[in-house]
Amino acid sequence: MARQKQNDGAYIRKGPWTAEEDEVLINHVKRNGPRDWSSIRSKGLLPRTGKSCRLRWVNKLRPNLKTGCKFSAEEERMVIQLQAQFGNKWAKIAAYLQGRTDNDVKNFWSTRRKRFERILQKSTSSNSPKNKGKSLVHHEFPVDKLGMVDLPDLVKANQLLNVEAEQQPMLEATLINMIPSSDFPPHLSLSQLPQPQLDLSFLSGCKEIDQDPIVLNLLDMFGEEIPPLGLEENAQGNKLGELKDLSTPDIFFDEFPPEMLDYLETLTSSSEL
DNA sequence: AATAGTGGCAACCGCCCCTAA
DNA sequence: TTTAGGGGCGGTTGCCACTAT
Repeated sequence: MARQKQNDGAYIRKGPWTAEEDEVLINHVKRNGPRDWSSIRSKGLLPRTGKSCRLRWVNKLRPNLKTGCKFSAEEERMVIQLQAQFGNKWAKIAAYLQGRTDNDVKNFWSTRRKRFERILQKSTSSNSPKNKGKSLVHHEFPVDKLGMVDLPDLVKANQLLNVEAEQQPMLEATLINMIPSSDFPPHLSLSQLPQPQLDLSFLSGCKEIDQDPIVLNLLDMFGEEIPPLGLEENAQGNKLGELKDLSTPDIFFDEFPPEMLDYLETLTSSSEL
């Protein structure tokens, strides 16, 4: 167990919480409500910082938490939709999901993101040696004379990555949905950018996969535009039409349904054989 | 059976905002 | 008006368990 001496000479305890500590914390909340976190240490109840106490309460001890319960498909879909709407505002997203904390949502998203990046890495590095180590995520996207991103060229750019033919449609879909904001010219306003939407119509002409039950199911579920939640902010929390925050390229797989992720993984892993 | 890869999770860190003095 | 402290929040890290090779 890590202990750290503070300037005032008192020790701060870090690391996993014990049942005894939890009990002290619960008693504090019973008496005072979920506030005055820093007083827990100043009164000598626990050698923990106020922040640590608050975090423990919010993430583990608070009533009605769905601790140890995996995200349902419905919850996954909600997170994806809300993340597309709010960006990485985990606390805000968690407020829509009963029994889930911002940490839960953040961890779920982080796992999903890692998985997505691994799939993309596989899909690009499994082909020609010249593409080894190239990632779709960091690819340079074509921009026209006015500095606008050229979407048809964007899709064509995918071909430079020498992806297997049967993977092209899926990867084109991901490409359009994962354009890093840092690749856009700074003067570009949001209204000029392609809005992240899951358009699966291209699948209908693809003979390799248009009979696939998973794809048919996807078309059924996501063929129509996902209804807005009645909020007017975009993924970066800006009002529509305002300049986009270019510092956080986080929207590259917005609205990418879990089923699609599963399906992509099967494609990339089968291409490795 | 051993090892590497991955997912899931808990907890800390650092930044920012708010508020009271 | 300024400033310090508390709290909220997003990012990150590290650990453990499980699974595939």
